Amino acid sequence: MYQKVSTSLDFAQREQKILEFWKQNRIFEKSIKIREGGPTFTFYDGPPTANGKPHIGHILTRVIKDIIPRYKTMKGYKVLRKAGWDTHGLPVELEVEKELGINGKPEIEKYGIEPFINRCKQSVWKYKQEWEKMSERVAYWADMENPYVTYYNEYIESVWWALKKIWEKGLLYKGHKVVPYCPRCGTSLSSHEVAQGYKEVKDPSIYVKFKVKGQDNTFLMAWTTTPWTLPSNVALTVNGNETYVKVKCGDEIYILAETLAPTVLKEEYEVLERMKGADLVGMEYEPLFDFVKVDRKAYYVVADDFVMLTEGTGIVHTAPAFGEDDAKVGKQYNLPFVQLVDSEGKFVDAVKPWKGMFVKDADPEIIKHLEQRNLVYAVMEYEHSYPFCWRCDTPLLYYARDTWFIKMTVVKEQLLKNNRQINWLPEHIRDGRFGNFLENVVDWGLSRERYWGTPLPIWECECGYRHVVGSIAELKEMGKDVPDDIELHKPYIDRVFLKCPVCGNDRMKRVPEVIDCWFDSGSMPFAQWHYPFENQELFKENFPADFISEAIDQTRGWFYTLLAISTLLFDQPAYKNVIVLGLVLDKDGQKMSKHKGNVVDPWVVLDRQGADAVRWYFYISSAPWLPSRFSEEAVSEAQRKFMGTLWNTYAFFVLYANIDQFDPTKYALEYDKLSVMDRWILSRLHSLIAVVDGNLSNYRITEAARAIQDFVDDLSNWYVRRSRERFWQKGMPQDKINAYMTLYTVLVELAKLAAPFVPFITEEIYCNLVKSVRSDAPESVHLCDYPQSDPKWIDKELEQNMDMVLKLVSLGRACRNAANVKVRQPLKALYAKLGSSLPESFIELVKDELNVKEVVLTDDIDRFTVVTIKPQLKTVGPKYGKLVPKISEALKAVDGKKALEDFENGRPLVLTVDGTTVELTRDDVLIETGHMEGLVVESEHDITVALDTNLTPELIEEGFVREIVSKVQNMRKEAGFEVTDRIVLYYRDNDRIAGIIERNKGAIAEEVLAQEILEGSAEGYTKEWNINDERVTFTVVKK
RNA sequence: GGGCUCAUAGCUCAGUCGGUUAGAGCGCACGCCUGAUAAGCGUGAGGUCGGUGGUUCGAGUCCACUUGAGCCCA
Repeated sequence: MYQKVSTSLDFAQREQKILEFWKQNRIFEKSIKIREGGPTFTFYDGPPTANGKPHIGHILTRVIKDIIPRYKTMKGYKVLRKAGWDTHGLPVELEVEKELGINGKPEIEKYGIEPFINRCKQSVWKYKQEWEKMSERVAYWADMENPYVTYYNEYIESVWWALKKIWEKGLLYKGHKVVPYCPRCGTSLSSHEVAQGYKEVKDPSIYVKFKVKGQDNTFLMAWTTTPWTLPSNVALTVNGNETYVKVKCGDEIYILAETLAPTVLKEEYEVLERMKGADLVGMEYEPLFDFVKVDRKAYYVVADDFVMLTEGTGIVHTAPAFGEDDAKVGKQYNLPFVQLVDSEGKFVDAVKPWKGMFVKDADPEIIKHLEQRNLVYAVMEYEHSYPFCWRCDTPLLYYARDTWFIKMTVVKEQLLKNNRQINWLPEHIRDGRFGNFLENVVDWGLSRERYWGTPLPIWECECGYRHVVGSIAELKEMGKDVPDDIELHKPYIDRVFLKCPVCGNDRMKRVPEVIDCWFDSGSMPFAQWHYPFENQELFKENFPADFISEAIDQTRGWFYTLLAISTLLFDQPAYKNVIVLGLVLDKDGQKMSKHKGNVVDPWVVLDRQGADAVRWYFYISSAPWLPSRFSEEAVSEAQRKFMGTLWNTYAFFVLYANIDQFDPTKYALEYDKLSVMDRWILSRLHSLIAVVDGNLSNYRITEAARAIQDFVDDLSNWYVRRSRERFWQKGMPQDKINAYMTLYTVLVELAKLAAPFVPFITEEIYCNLVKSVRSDAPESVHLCDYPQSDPKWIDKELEQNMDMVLKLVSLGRACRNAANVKVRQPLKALYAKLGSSLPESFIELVKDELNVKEVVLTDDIDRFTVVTIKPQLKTVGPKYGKLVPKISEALKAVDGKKALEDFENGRPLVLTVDGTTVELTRDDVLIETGHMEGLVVESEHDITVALDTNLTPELIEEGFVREIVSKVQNMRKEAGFEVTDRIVLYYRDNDRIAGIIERNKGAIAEEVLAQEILEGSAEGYTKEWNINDERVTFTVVKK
């Protein structure tokens, strides 16, 4: 029949076999194939970079990504899942530089670009296997055999197509961008690199006096920590909303922010005038230097909100070539662009006194020079953190470089509009972090002065004409001698010269830059299919994505670039639903990092607890967008709690089904024949299916997982526990069939329901329970249809009644605990007040579970309770407002039982509180019952139970019988007998026990499968017991 | 410095529309059960719901401020 099920909790080992099964039978491929013709559900896989090892956070990403497509597949959708690799970019170059032991652009050029990019190409795959192994192990199902790779020609060609489209819309332009720049390495640095190199340093900071034109002895006071940018000054910026003052200080008059004047000015001063920053705008001043002649209006006051009054003077020296804020204001006011520093960080010739000098070294000279001209108010040291090149320790310069931009500012409204169509989980990202980012969108600095990336397909002619190439065909058409197998990378592509369609010159040259690799990954919706050159239908069918998911750090990364590019090209979002994942922290809530040594190796848990356990942990622990604290213990707990329980239940079924050779195909579930327990668990099952399905379809994974876990707990610890005896009945009566069929049905449906969450354990359960008896069933649980909730099976009233049973049982146990009477001792009666009725069949359950002879439902609570009356705040609150606390107080003095009687007879309760007459009806009060003396009473909300603990000789004897049976059963187990073995039982050394056994021989013999029960002893398993203070010796002998 | 998020039992987390006694799991203590057994169940102790102020008859829940933590950006 079924394969024997080991009760061992070594799931990891069993998972290996399932992996093998999937691989050999190509289950993943089949899961897509069988949905051919079904509706399309599109998932985009954000490409990981394969030149770093996967860590535990990536497992979270993978398991969240995996569950939704699995679910949708079982719901009948065709879900293509192309894996991808992000392969371009600076990190790859840096990795190769490290391998080669070289440093910086000049050394790369010396090494040779061609061999260099070849090394890059290899380096990208360094951890590919590691990634594939991890993905496979956690059952991340994606097409890894035909992944998209961002460095392949086809991919790049699609990216070129996109860039050309953007160019044709007039949205691609060349401008300046202020970037952190290392003058020694000759390269700009990414923000990530900059963040690595901050150091606390002391820089000179000076208050500089800018002489106001046409006003004697009047100066605008500005503050700067980079004196070397002063020669490039073109304006001063104030905050238009702040208050500024003109003050007299000695012989001179200064203008600065009012609140900062006391800190800046050392001497006494007199305020001459007060004005808003806005009033200063347009005021002209004399430039500090005359190294350049500007071609536009300059040297006047402008205003912008970035100016803050936390330090300095409220007047900011502005040099558009050397600061992002400066550049922004420069653009806004059309200020001239003065750049007096060359690419090595040295002053250009025009700056005669300091030409050729490294700018930072020139700082003291500049200060001295200005001091001599009496243009410095004060010099100080300023301690701050300043970025240095992480490679060579040179201070970085914020420095404007030629950069190609995409005019994102032009499409801002579309971005916002498209963003509103996206369902963000959690919701706040949409208007919060992401929405804010879009509100402040800036043009996309697209170009990188590097080597390993998609080449920017712009060719320039000496005549000034620029051409953007959008395909390989176009390249071949316009270029001469383009090799047939041209690789779209530096340096090959730079050898291609185009013929200029304007002037006929055939030396059009490509610009040297490559593009931001984020543009690559944002292009994946079409580039993964080599659209529009191939797969036009496929693309249209799979755009936009229904679902994507990545970690929160992708807000400005992939989430943005996908939306940006799809907005530019198609004016719609690239994805409809997105789950934003939180960070995975260590168990103390610390970020995992190499130097802290707290990085969890995914393989430790995958090998020990297994993939299902890790998956379940991530689903159940908390909402995926909250940062989660990961620890091995937490995974073990998830494993024990959920998988252990499910597995035990399944093992229980198989154990008995095998004994009985139970074949579910020979029977049917017939509702009319089922017991209350069966109907209940089936109702619970169908309610559960509705909850899980509803939650998953709304991407509420945690809620769905928690519902499943609760169900499994109910199944094991109530349904199975209560039903155990039904499986031990002789033969195959209807009640046993019902029990088998019910548990079988529940387990099979549960396996399907949980399959997207824990694909291994559910596969194993499914295969053993279904495939072994039905040869025509789908060969894998993952090829099944997702269960559907059938309202026919749902009986809410039944579920409520069972909830009541569970509450009564829990209260009854509490009573027993309080009275210190164990469950094996039968008791006479339990009195219960429910406030509602409970059908007899449910009462039977309570009786049996609590081992009491009768359960008496009674509203006649007088017998064992006191009644207190409290106000129903919902109704009394609005009516009497502030009087409520006093009404509560007054009600304490009311005789509850009498009030109840009055309510019965339709009389309201009338009180006088603070001189006001308060009239309360039955609906205005809550009636609670308190303890009574004599019986053991427990209550919870409006349910009260009282347990009668008085014992009669009959009850005591019955308790002894149960004890004896229990001890003998224990001995059978300890002696290693099979469940079905027959025995002979011997007893000796206790007359009282002997009497009890003699009087109850039949019942005991039946329970413990004894052929005979004899006084005395024999060769066999013998043990002495203390039963309720009676010493007795038993021997069991197998027959 | 700006933006966003979070803060509830020793730990990990629920907490619906503002409503009466704020829940669960783990851990701890005590007990129970035992033909699922290297499991399972129950009970108990454990809470200033980060703090202050406000709105309200009533605030864990709404508002303002504040403290701390995390993330993103500068």
